[in-house]
Amino acid sequence: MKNQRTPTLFEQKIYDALLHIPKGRVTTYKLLAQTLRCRSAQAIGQALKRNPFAPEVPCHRVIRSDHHLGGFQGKRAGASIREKTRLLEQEGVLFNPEGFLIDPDRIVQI
DNA sequence: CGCAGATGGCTAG
DNA sequence: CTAGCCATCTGCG
Repeated sequence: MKNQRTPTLFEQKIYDALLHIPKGRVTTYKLLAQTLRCRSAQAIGQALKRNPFAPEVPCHRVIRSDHHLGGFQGKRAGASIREKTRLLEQEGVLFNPEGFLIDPDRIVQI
């Protein structure tokens, strides 16, 4: 593990935004992208997948704009997603058995 | 409802 | 410098 490279400006913004998310609140990739002044949510997901700051950065508070969970720990399905939902439930954000957000009001923009 | 294309930045060679 | 990648998004059939 010698990939301790220098975090890019975008990554720092992403992590900073996540830390700005209050407890019990979630954000979407696209929304986060707009906050970062970026038009690609893909870049956001990539940075989170790399997440050199995990688990210092609550990347589990980021979901898709379709109210879907999205992915976690580099996977779009599996036990990782279950854990992600579990963490959000503990914060007050409930999801459907299929992985869909029940309370869209929990989504806030940074 | 399902698929393909677009889109912007990151990593690796 | 070039090419491929991404936990996405949007549009079209």
